[in-house]
Amino acid sequence: MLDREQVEATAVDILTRFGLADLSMRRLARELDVQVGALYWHVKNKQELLVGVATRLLDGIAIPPAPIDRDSACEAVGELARGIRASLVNVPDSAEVVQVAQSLQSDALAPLNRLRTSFEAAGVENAAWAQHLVMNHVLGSIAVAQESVRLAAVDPGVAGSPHGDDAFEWGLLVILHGLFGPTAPGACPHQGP
Amino acid sequence: MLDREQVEATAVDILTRFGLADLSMRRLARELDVQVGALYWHVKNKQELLVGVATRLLDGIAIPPAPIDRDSACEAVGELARGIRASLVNVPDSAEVVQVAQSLQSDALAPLNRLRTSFEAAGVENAAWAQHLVMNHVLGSIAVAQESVRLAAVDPGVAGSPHGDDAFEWGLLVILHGLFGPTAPGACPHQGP
DNA sequence: GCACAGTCTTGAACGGTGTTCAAGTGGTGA
DNA sequence: TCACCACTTGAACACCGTTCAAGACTGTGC
Repeated sequence: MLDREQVEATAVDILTRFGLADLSMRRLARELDVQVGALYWHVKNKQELLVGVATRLLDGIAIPPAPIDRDSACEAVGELARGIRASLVNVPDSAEVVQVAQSLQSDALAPLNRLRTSFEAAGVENAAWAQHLVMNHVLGSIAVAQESVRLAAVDPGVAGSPHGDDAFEWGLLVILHGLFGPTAPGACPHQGP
Repeated sequence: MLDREQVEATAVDILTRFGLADLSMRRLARELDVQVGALYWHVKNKQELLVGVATRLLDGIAIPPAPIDRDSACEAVGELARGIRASLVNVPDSAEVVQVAQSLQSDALAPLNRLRTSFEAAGVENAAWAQHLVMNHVLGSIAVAQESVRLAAVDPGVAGSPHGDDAFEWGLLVILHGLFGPTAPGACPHQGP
């Protein structure tokens, strides 16, 4: 008998092996030896299924201990960001899936909330904004890395960056530096017009 | 007679008024009083059309003068980022469209390249990474802002942020600070494991 | 043992999508 | 007038997400 567990697990499997374009309800049904309609007994629609997929992708992340000061918060944020990235970078189109899930049900993805609470614990004034700032970098850089992989697969002539790992880490440090580094009253950032 | 100019212009119009979900080849053909097949004489496929749409969306941006030092480069980057955002924020799903165009043909979008050359002029060691860092923030925060608008349209009970303008500006300053601010040898950012 | 209720599954359909292509139209130069 | 070229049509192909009446299967109460 079918079961939501199986449906979501198989969806994760298809996504991991073939990417989002191949994750159709029909393909999923075929993989489960079942008719399409059967899926809709266990899942309201495809969007809800993707929320489940995103949740599973982010499931195994080590949640760092609750930070107690600015410094440990900075470390927790970095660790979380690296963990989220590590869980997603090898799954094609995972960034899109997580983005959809995040926008559809922003509270379903635990590690993302932990990111926000870490900022709050550090006394960052705009924790929600900081959460999105970091997540946009994590998801954006994954998308960029995976796109270059796709291009390299089509035309092996162009030498894409190995994993985009360095670009991610560099950007993460820039953001952390901007967030937690010393305030510099005379530095460039002027208020916009 | 039909013409690529018209096709792209009408596509921009549909996107602006109704969003990406309504921008189908059939809908576009209907709007132009033409059969679907006719579109494919002027446009190779939908992806190529979207590149054209993205190019048009980013067409009117004021390109700041070429920076000569670190400080003017920082200002140029900020101005570019604000200009790109301003061109896109009122067009639904424009972030997705630009992301597709960027990944499909990364040299077609002039303002994005100018972002990179500004970093190069400033002596930033990883100009391409910096370009993506800023673009991920610009596009990401637009997507977040538009998603909250969509939610507010469905359920007016939740009070979304007015425009997401503040969140964008705040994040931009954080990034610029991280990029151009004074290096702080003792600050948090540790190298990852 | 039997009928009923609930839990699934089927099979088919609906209206949509991007894309292709032989055939047809219309105008222009020879 | 005829051939050529630029362009358009109309129909089809193979997909997509979603719905739903009709069956199948399972367990419960009588």
